Amino acid sequence: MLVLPNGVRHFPGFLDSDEQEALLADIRAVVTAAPLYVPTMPKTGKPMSVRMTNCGPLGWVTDKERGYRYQDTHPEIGNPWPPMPERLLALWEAVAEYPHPPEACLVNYYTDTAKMGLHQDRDEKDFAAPVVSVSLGNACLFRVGGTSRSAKTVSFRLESGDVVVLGGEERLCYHGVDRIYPDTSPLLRNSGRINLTLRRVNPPTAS
DNA sequence: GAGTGGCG
DNA sequence: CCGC
Repeated sequence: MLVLPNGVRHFPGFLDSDEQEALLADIRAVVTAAPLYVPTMPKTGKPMSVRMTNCGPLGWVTDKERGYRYQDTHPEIGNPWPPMPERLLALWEAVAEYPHPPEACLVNYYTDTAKMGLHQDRDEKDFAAPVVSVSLGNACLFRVGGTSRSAKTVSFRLESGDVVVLGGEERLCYHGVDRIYPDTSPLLRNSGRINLTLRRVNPPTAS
């Protein structure tokens, strides 16, 4: 495990190729049940370059009219999100250092030209839980800054099977994807990248 | 309550 | 690629 200058934890090669294939099979089943859709920006309706879906009890969605939010159904087909695959719950348990399961797994599909601007994950009510990110398929150039937009950023390459954890002081760090490196992983037949983002949305209820 | 885009 |  590597700790970057800004404190973000990076686990290179956390998943071996068999584990990546097994996880990809789980995600293919998720996408069959809950198709990828084109998210749009609040107010402007401008489409984002990534395609999205979710699994787990809650999913992160955005559209022109209602903006960024979590909801328990797919915005286009209206069905509940498919369940969180067991191996993602196990991955969370292995790296999150947090005693409650994630409620949402956002599936982002990047074509080789897709990007994600610098942003914070701040639509959750529980910032005590970390954000856990899993990379599959082509490599990307990932940028992480501090908790203000103007803080200096560091960039590094994420490969298929890598896991990144934003937790503790780094939970609200700005981050984004500047570039996909085409033809750098055979996992998706060299076509694009999948990022899985596991998040806790609500604080655990006392029980 | 806007915003994870876009440009030099 | 990174700062604005």
